[in-house]
Amino acid sequence: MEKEEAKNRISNLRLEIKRLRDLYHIENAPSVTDDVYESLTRELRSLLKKYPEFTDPNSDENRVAGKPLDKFEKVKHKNRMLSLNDVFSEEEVIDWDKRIKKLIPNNKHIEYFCEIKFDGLAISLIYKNGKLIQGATRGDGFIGEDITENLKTINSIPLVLNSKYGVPEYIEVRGEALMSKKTLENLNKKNKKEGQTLFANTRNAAAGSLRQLDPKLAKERNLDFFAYDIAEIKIKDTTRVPMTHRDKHELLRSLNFNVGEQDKICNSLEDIFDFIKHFGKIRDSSPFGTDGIVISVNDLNLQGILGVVGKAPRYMAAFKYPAERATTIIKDIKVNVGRTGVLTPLALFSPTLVAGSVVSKATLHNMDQIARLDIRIGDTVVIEKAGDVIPKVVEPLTKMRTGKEKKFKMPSKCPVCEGLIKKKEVGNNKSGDSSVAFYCTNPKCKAKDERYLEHFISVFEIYEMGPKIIRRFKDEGLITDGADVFTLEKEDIASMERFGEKSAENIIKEIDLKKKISLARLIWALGILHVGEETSRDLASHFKTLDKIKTATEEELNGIDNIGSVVARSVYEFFRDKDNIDFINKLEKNGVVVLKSEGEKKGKFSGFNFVLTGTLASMSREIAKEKIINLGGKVSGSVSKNTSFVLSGEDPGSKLKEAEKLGVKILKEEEFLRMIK
DNA sequence: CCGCCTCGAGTTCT
DNA sequence: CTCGAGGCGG
Repeated sequence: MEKEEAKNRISNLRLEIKRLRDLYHIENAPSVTDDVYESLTRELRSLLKKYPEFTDPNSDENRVAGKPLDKFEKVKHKNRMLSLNDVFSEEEVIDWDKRIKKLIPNNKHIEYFCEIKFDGLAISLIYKNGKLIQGATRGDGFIGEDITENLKTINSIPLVLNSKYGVPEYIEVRGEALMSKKTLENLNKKNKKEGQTLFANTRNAAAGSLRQLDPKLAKERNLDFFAYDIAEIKIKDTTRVPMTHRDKHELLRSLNFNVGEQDKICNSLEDIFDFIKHFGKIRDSSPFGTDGIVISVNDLNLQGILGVVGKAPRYMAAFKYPAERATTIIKDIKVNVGRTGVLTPLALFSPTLVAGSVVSKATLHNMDQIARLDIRIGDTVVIEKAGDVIPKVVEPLTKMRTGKEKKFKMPSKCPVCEGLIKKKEVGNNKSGDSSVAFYCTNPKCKAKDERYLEHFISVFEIYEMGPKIIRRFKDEGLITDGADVFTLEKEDIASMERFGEKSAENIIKEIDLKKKISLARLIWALGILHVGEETSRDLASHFKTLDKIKTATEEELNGIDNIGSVVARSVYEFFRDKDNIDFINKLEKNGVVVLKSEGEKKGKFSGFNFVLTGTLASMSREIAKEKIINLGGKVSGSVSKNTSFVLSGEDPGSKLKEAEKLGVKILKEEEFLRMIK
């Protein structure tokens, strides 16, 4: 980035960060807004690192995290305050686990202790003979600030320790001082009324509060404290000396400290992942801000063996939940050509981490969508992942514009074949309506051809042939259309580079197996406009043979359930086209056989509509779907009041919520298995 | 003709 | 998953 550009970007970032902070308490999805805020803050920090000359000591980003105020006394920590190494995914947890297992002798089993990581300020408290004598911030880990008086205003910090088991002579307690989400909301409301600066999140608010020089002010802030560790302890009763991390928690609890309620002893990585997932689901509803899970080796002796590297212990790891939203800059908008020739704009951006994976592009669907959101090339945009999978552009941050952004225009020529691009007509087009889609008018467009071939092969379920392989076969001249697939020979494939005997054989075997196909699938594979999986089934069960469909009149087609004038015409015209008829004949000639129709499916699921969500343990969704259809049921994609059952597996999506809302019966996998038995 | 329900088509990353 | 649009009942 040019220096001048960086300067502008920095000032834009500062303005937008301030705006978002002011918006903080109005938004009803604070954790999501928080992610956007963090994302921008991260960018600002990294720019300032690169261009330190633009650092502004008076700017907001230097307000909270800055150096210790001189006003507080510095204290040297007797026991260094460590920080934790972060892990961002299950894979990284696995790596961490492998690393430490190597250091533990005799393959000794390791027990883990998982707890919630609260998002506040790390604090150290020292009690002598049960009396609080000092409370300090972490500072740099060696030297912190003495904020004892402010900490004393926190109700959940005991000033005097009481325990029926006896009070330690000396104890150093570690924990987190924090502010609840509710308290922050009230504080910001009040600050807004008084025209004061608003806090962006609970951590900043807690930090700000403890830095109040006047303890009375700090007291008004209503902070809380959760203890999570004991750095040092001297206790007479030797049976009370903690042997595990969990023992420490219990001891702290018995001394009347707040200790996180949610924790778990884990004996396997699976246990750990379960805990992470479980808390991930309820995280938003937690009254306190949290930023992950702390995983510890439970046994204190093993902790000692593992030790500390740098400023973090080896025996602990902080799992950080991935941000659900992030910001990025749209570098360009590209156009994709689909099977039907429809052009879809695709936003390209620099690789960005969101919801646990790195994303570099997202569909913008169509021109209307671009206009509605007012997305321009060069815009800073908020992205998220719909259903945790598919990247989606949520909105542009219009305040971040520099004036250099460009509006996107649909090209007038196809980017692949240079064919003429037109706005698509809709329905029978008697009224001259046009759809929002643009499409390439060239019937021989290479892109369309290839998309069609991919569709054809995937409907035939020849799994060995994915888009990459199809493309190579085409480039090498092995196939030109879908029918050619069935005359492929093993030697053709094996002679190509990077293809062995074995994989060639697998492909041929698979093709041979899939030559037999049901009528419904064959029709679907033909790729008739408006005729997908469902309509193909309707056509097949009504006509029984391909010949009858071929010769059906438009009126006849129109009379079928779920088929109206638009689809009827599309089907009718498809079979008037000589190329299409030739293609069907070629398929037959090359050995494609239509399986005898099994007739109307009748079973116990007749008349029931199923919707699937989540992952099933015992079978794939494809198989589950097949089973339902074989029993006479229907499977559709979305939940409505007509839905009979929602079959919900592991990690269900939004469809489960929809089902609950509409009062649709929800099936667990076990119930479903019982039903199909 | 309107509004609901479905279907079709396009899409991302590991 | 999401958006657009076809089918169809009210």
